[in-house]
Amino acid sequence: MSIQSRRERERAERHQLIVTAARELAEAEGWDAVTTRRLAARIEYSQPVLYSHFRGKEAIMKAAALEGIGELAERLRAARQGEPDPAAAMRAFAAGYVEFATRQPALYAAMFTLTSDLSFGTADSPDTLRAAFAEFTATVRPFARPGVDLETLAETFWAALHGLVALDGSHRLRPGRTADRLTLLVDRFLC
Amino acid sequence: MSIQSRRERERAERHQLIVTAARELAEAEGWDAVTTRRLAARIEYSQPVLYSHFRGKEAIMKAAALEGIGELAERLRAARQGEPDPAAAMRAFAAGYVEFATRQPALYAAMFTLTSDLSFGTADSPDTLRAAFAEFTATVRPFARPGVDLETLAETFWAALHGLVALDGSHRLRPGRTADRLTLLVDRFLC
DNA sequence: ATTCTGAATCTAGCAATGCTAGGATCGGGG
DNA sequence: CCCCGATCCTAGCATTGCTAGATTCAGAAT
Repeated sequence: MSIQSRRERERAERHQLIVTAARELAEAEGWDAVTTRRLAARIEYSQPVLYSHFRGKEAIMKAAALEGIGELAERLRAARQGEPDPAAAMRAFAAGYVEFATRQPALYAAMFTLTSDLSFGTADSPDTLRAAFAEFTATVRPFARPGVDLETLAETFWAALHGLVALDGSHRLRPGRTADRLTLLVDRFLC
Repeated sequence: MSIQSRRERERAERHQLIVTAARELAEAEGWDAVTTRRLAARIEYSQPVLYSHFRGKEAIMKAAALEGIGELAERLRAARQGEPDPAAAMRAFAAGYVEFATRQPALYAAMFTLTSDLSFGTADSPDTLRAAFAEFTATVRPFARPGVDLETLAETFWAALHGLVALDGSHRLRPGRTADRLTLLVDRFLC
């Protein structure tokens, strides 16, 4: 009992160690630099150990992405609940989203541009993803109009934010105007 | 003279052949399937020939992306000019954008999610990119309000469209509601 | 205390990738 | 008819993700 539980605990710790190391390495040098060899060296184990925890590199990225979505949801909830006024809440919400993505671009990429499955608002999603999407619907609800589906509005708002983050992060928009674009976008969803 | 020009012509044809083959292969099986070996086999040349035309695989993708941006610009211009009313033009424009991305997802990915450089509205862009971005500013101009920068508005509109396309294309939004989201988004930029 | 057992871990290797060096080949010019 | 230079291919490199087999080591049983 005791010995087996210790092993399970060590295993869980190493699982987390892998994900954390992958995130750090990706944030420092990009996901291309996260090779299984470098990752194994970083956690001071041999390569095959990774495969006793994850099916492969993609699974590691997916685990990191899921972790990131959980953290994003918490961040968004704090931003939303920090402002009593719905409009102010939405502004804080959007700013929080952009800041999260800007501060951890590699993690954000794993969450929404590199990983292919890992949905968000679909029905068969894990709880973490559902909860994250719920932050969007909650933020957007005060501005829903009759005849418009609430989830459709939330999806659209999310997509618009994601577009800003994605294009800005790949330097496709003029630098230094991120805030302008964000306020412009949010205003469009407020009116 | 004649002989050299023939060689240059053949070279240009092969250049185009490579890009076309890459696009076809990518559209059929994704960019991961576009290996230099398969691509070389497809154009019935050996691998190193690719490197006498392009610096590497990334350069080939970039060439395909640039070609795609040119085609997108033409598509957008047609959609925009096909409708005299500014609002209708914007709707057609947005629908054209989404349709282009949906019909050629791999090409779109090369244009705006995989390739990292290749900007669009920045000052030092090639003419093709500038022209494409100009389609956005032209479409959005009738709805610009005093105090809002026109290019900022265009960038934001583009980003929002891109977000819809990107998330929808990776199955992160509920299927079958693409049109709803699009009209909702465009309405926000019309009012 | 010693041997057995099974899990945990590593070494070594595979096929596939992007890319390159070197030689072969082939056509045009002398 | 021969040479020369551009063109093209064969062969190979290092690196990638991933896996099979051997090895080691901790705990159990005698």
